[in-house]
Amino acid sequence: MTSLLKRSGPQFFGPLLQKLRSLGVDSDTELDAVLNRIKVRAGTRRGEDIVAPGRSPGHATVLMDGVACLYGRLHDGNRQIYAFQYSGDFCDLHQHVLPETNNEVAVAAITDCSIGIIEHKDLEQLIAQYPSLGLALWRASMLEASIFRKRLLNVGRQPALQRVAHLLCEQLARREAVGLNSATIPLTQMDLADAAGLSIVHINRTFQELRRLNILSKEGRAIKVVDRERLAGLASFDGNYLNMPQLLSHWQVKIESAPTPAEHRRPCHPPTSATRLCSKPVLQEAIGSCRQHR
Amino acid sequence: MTSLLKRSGPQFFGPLLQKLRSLGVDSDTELDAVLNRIKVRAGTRRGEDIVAPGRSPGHATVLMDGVACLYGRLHDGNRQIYAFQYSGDFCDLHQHVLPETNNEVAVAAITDCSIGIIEHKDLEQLIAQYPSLGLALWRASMLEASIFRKRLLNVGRQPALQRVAHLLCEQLARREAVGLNSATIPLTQMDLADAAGLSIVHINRTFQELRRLNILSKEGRAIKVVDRERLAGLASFDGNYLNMPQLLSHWQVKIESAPTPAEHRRPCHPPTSATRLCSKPVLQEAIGSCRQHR
DNA sequence: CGGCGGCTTGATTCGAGTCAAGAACCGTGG
DNA sequence: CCACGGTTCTTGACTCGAATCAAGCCGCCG
Repeated sequence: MTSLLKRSGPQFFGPLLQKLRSLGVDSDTELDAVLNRIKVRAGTRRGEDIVAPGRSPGHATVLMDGVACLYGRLHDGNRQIYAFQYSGDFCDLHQHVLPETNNEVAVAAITDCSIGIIEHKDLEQLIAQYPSLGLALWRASMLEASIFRKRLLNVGRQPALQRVAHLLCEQLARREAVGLNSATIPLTQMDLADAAGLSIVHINRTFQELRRLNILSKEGRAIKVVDRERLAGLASFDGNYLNMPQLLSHWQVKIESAPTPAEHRRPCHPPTSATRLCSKPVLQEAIGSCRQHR
Repeated sequence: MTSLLKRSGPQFFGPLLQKLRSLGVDSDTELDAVLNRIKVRAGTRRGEDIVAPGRSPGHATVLMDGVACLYGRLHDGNRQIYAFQYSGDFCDLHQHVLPETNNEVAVAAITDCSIGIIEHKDLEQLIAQYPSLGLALWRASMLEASIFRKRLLNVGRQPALQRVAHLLCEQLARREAVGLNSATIPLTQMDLADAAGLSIVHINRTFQELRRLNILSKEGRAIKVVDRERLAGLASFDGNYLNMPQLLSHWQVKIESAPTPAEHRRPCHPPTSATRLCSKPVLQEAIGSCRQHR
């Protein structure tokens, strides 16, 4: 079997290669070994499930092209999108590591998708043979987890406008990382609603606001970002959590008005109004931890 | 070095051992090797940070006793708790796997805590030597991730009452899993608020409702669950995502009124009112995917 | 042309947040 | 043993963001 690496250019395997490399798999031997185990599966079209909820079918799934989303449902059918996935992403590592647990998760195609699969036993074998591959996949999982956390922070604590703005920023950044530089994001307002934990109607109104602010394009139904700067500013977007060493420079902290001089303030700042709200004013804790050291 | 496994009974290492075993580390050799690398660190008292936000200090942290929480902050200081942690849990695996990325995450002690640490290089060495340990830790991360997802689903899509109920159920189940069988949960209303993405005031009112329903104890400030059944019912709690094979039987799906006959309904159900809301009615997609297969 | 999916709008309701006090409780120290 | 000070919990009044309900519209695809 000749080197797939050399043979079939970036067309199909490109994104996966890039992803694996960015996760720390650098030897061509390993990359080639992985590619050799990947089988192409029939594509999935927009709207269909790539990974159905329920038991794992014995293989891991890789998104080779297109956009997908990882989602779960409430008992009433209500959907929550946990994260979007792009070319090169593994769709269902959870099922590989904890096969029993995550029956309540599924992956749906948001655009038509190309899918690759790799048998779980092949994967295990590969990991056994190349420990660094195991680490890379662990990293991939962690990266996804850090997306979950970020989303949780935003859904739990941000108003609609910044929540949506952040979501859009994240998508722009991640698309860029896989070479999609168009300012247009191929999501429907419903997708956004399900990801942001908002109703469609309210997403729509939020969009109107974003358009009014000249951040989103005013014409056409597509979601087209015309002012990334302001968008990132609005969302206080810091792409650091996405762990993309590459072309990330300009996605760094762009606070508009907010303070936050150093990263996260440390305890013992100049105490101010010490009212008891949630845990909002860090001051609280700051003061607290100063005093509590007894 | 004699076997710590044999020597220092369950007092200190017990929870960690139990955790590792539940993650699939079964050989005593491996367990012993791990324990031998763990150093005891000064405890942390209620309110202090166990893991400060920012760069990793070169070691991984294990919670040996007490309750902690993994949290992040918005720029305005607003806190979101991502997950609670119990004895035996690793606090900061993220920093081990993706050291650069997750500066925006920290761990705080919710009760006084006992802490163990293990140098990153020791950990790497151990993983290299015992691949199954690497897998176990990967599993641990995934488990945490599945907690994030569940929380995201609830925060994004559930009203306060069930959100809080679910949160409480999760804590009960997880405490049980580490041998804490008391019906009392040592959290403050503020902690709950930060975890549920609600304001303290509203948490308080939700509590009043839960008490009125005779689900929470009426007297005393502590959060004491007097009717787990109803609580779980209210929350439609299914502990499956926690991956606890043990005493989990009674935490299974306990739907009160809701339908959901089989797990997650499959496509092609009897179509009903096909209005376009979010993606609420699964019917939508059901119908969709039936039709879209062209 | 018809029909459906996705986008818009307006009216209305309601859950949850904010503000502002006050009460209960707990650990501490006299 | 009690008084003090600070968290934590409660309550009430009021506001506001977001959901819901209900149409209507637009553009695409068969």
